[in-house]
Amino acid sequence: MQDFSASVRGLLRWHTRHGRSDLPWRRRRTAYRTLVSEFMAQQTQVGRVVQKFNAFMARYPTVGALAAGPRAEVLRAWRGLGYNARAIRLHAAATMVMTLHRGRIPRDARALRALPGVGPYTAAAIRAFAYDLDDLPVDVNIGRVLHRAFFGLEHPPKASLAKLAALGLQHAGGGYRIASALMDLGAALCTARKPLCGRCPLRRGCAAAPVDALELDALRAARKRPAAIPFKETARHARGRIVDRLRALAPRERISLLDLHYELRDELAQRSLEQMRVLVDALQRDGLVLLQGEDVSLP
DNA sequence: AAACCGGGGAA
DNA sequence: TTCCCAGGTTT
Repeated sequence: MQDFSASVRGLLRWHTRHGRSDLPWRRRRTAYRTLVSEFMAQQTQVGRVVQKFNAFMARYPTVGALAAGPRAEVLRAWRGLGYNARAIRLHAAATMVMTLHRGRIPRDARALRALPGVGPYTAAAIRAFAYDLDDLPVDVNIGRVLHRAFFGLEHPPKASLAKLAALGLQHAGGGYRIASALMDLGAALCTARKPLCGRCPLRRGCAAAPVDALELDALRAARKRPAAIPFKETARHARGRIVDRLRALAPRERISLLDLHYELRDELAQRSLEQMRVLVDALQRDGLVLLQGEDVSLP
């Protein structure tokens, strides 16, 4: 794409009509709300985050309230979102904001990156969305849009995320609006499977348009994929089931490893008690469970 | 660079 | 069933 800046005008026009302006963290935009929404949305589809977000904000309205909340309760509030380590990191980040930054979520990229769970994407997202700085958070959507526009179909990728961010920013200017617009475009039109190039404001000059869905499928199928073992048999699934059982405990209540193993026998795919203990040990190292003697609880 | 970290919804 | 998703951390 040679003339991205000319297309940006059309992109913004499209965004005014079709953007997701109803998202709760866009309706009322604060740094804290941005922080929480970004943690929740890491590898999780936005539509499923919305309800969880509202409940979470009602319970933890400020970064101070979140920092003050017991970790086990934050883990409970995280139920249904998956990637439980994110809840631990969010809580730790809130604590760090209170102790190191007087309760103010930093604008500085380095300070943001120093928070647990904040990488290049989330730091840029907070800077762009919360502070309207000229930074581009390249998520899977924006990465796909820019890659297609400048390089063509994304399989195999021809540019790094950092390079795509630089290309997008070179012509963009204005953090919040351009990032939201590119993101929404990736979610609504420039989708992974069936792009709707006919409606796309960037189609003129796009290196990929019009995308042939069959060609896209063929390219994806050509990718090597790891051997498919049933998800129910993965350690990931078992870990999730263990943490979820512990969520059902009352505060400070514990359950013995023996009872836990018995109750979860159908969810653990024939794992022995000793194999389950290995999983619990790993969960403890990750800060997701607390093992005291033979009794387990949330940390 | 590759592996690991969950779960739900859509195709 | 498989694919996909507002990524980050560890090895």
